[in-house]
Amino acid sequence: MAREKIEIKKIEKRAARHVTFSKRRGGLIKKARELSILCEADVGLIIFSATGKLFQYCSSSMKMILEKYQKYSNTTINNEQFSRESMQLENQEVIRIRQEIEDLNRTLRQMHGKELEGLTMAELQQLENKLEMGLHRVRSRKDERLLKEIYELQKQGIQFMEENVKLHRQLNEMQSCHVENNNAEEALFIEPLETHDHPQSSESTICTAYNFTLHKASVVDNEASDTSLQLGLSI
Amino acid sequence: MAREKIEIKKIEKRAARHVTFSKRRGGLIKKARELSILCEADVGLIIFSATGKLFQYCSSSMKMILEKYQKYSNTTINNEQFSRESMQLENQEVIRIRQEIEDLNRTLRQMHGKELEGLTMAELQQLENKLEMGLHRVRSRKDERLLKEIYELQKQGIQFMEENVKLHRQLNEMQSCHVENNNAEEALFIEPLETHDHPQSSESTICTAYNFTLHKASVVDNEASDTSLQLGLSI
DNA sequence: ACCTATTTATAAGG
DNA sequence: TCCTTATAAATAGGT
Repeated sequence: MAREKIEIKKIEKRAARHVTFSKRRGGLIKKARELSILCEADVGLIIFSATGKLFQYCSSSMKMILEKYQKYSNTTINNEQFSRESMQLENQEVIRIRQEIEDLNRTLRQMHGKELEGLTMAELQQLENKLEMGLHRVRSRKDERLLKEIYELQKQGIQFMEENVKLHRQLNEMQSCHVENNNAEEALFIEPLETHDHPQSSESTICTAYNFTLHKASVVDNEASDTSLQLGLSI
Repeated sequence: MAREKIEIKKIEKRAARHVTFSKRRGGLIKKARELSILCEADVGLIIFSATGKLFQYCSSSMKMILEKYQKYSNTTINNEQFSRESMQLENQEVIRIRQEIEDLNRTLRQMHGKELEGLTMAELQQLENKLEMGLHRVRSRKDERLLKEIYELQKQGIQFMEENVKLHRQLNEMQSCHVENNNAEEALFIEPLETHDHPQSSESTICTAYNFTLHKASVVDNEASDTSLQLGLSI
C-alpha cells in the first residue's frame, strides 16, 4: 500500500524487512485494538519476530483470553452450542449487562425518533404517548420554575420598593434637618441594588433592579419558549 | 477508512457493529498473514466476538505459538500477581458498565418527565426540544404508516368492486341463459372475499370486505390517536 | 524518524 | 453476506 505495489512474499533485503516488520506490526496492533473497541471483541495477538522477539496485544489480558481459548479447544471443535456454553461459563453477568445497555440505548434512540423502522403501529402509538407525557411534565416543571422565579422577583421588588420608600423618607428628613453626612446615606441607599451609578429616585431604582434580575434569568434560559414570554409581570 | 471518519468507540447499532466486525476481522487476519509472510514472523491471532464465538489465525499452529508464548511468559512474569490484575480489570469493567446503565436509566426517566429536580433551566429547555423533536418524528412515521394503509385499502376496495361488478355481470348472463351449473358459479363468486355465507349482492359484499379489513387495522393500532380517526375513506 | 504518492481498507448504503 | 463507491488509513520507497 504505497509507492509501489508489493507482492506478498518474504522480503529478501534484511533492512527493508525489519523496517516493514516494525511498521506493519504497529499497524496490526492498532487494528486489533480498534476491532476490540468498535465491536466489543476480545482480541489477543501474539507476534514473534524472525529473531524470536515477542510482541503482543490483548484487549483484556493475555492470560484470560488464552484460558478462554483453551476451554474452547479442549472440549471439542463444536460451534453454536459450544459458544453459548463458554459464554455461560465465562462472563454471563457482563454479557447480560451489556445487552441491557444496548436495549437502553435503542429505547433512547427511539425516543429521539430514530430507528422507528421495526416498530408496529401499537408501539409507535405507545411511544407517542410516552413522549407526550414526558413533554407535558417537562413543560409543567419549566412553568413551575418560571412562576416561582417571577414570584421571587415580585417579592424582592416589593421589598426594594418598601426599603426605598423608607430610605427616601429618611433622606428627606435628613435634608430638612440640614445635616452634613449626606454622602454616607447615599452609599447605604445604592448598595442593595448593586449599581454604582449616581443617586436616583426610588421608582427608577426599582426598574434598574428588575432589569438586572430579569437579564440574569434569560441568560440561563437561553432558548426560552413562548411560555416564558407570555407570563406577565405585575407587582 | 471510508465514507466517513468514525470515532474509535463501541458501535452502538447492533447491525452496523456486526457488519464492521466481519469486515475488520477479515482485514485484520489478512494483515496478520501478510506480516507473517513478508517478515517471516510467527503470528497468532485470537478473536472472540461479543457473543463468544471464536475466530483465529496462526502462521504456524496455534498450539505451537502458545507453547512458545508460555515459555516466554514463564521466564518473565508469573501467575499470582497477574490473575489479580486481571480480576481488578474485570471488576473495573463491571463497575464502569453499571455506571453506564445507571446514567442511561436516568436519562430515560428524565425523558419520561421524572427526576427533573436537579436540572437547570437550560437543561429543561434542551429536554423539551428533544422531546418535541422525537414526538414530531414519531408522529410523522405514524402518519406515514396510516396513509399507506389507507392507500392499500382503497386499492383493495377498488379491486373488490371491479371484480364484483364483473362477477355480477357473469351471473346475470348465466341466469338469463337458464343454465344448470349455478352452484359452481356461486362458489367462485364468494371465495375471493373470504366469507362463507350465502350468496349476496355485490354492494353488500364490498361492505363486508371493507369491515373485515378495517377491523384488522384497528386491532393493530389499539390506541389510535385522533389522527387516524380524522382520515376519511373515499374511493 | 519523517514524507508523500499510492495502494488498501473500509463506512455507508443497496 | 456480497457489491459498489467515496474516503480514510496504511504503507513502500526515499530522505
